[in-house]
Amino acid sequence: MNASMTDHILKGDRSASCDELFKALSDGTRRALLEYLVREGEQSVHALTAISGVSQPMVSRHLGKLKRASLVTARRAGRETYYSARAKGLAPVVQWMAVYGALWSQRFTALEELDAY
Amino acid sequence: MNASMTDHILKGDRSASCDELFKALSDGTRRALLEYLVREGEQSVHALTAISGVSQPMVSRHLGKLKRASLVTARRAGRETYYSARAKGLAPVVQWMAVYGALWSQRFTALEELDAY
DNA sequence: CCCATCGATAACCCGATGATTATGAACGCG
DNA sequence: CGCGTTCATAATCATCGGGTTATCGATGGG
Repeated sequence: MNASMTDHILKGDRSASCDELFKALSDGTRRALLEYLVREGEQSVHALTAISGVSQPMVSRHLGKLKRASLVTARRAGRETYYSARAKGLAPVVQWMAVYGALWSQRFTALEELDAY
Repeated sequence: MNASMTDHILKGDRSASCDELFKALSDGTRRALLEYLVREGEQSVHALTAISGVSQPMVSRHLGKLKRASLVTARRAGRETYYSARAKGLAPVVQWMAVYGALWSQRFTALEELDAY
């Protein structure tokens, strides 16, 4: 695609991270995993596999994508890997929504405080 | 995927619309088109093709997906079709962010006012 | 030490999707 | 009417992405 189109507002790697984030969030299974991590806290791959309805390798791959999108972090403990949701991961998307949502309607102004990220 | 996993919080077609929305937003070209519509207002397919960097049929198809995701509306005027960004289209995604962002950190609480949608 | 468990990777299948070119349908204008 | 413009659709292709099974490395427990 034409880069000159987006360079006006979304500068540099901001759009890249948005791309990765939106892609990561665009899959239902991945969102479900993320939602579970948010609600229940740190979980092992094994536990996530048990509730995900897909195979363990698939869970690992989904977690890998979430991790590359900075939406989760991994902690190794023995032979288990514990994943947890990363709070600040959504920030670029929230900012994107703030920018375009704000131009759309004025109900997003509260989000602008997220500049600190 | 296993439906029982998401039924706790995201009920019914809410997750379906989130899926369509996130998928629609997960493509850079589509986001760029949407951003342009938000910034510049109603535009014809011709005008959007000129700035998109992809072929006209591709622009039509992207706009079709954005439309099915309720992110744009189309207005026919003679042989031209004018597309514009649809304000409330982002609402389900914003709500999703509000729910999980709220669980994540407390900085999102202001978003809960969006229940009106 | 052996074996079971856990998680990541590989090989593979197949449907979805982004992109193209070609075509067709509707409309405005001279 | 006839022609160019505008947009949507069809046919096609290549790639991406989600899913599986099989496998392998690492780790802990008996």
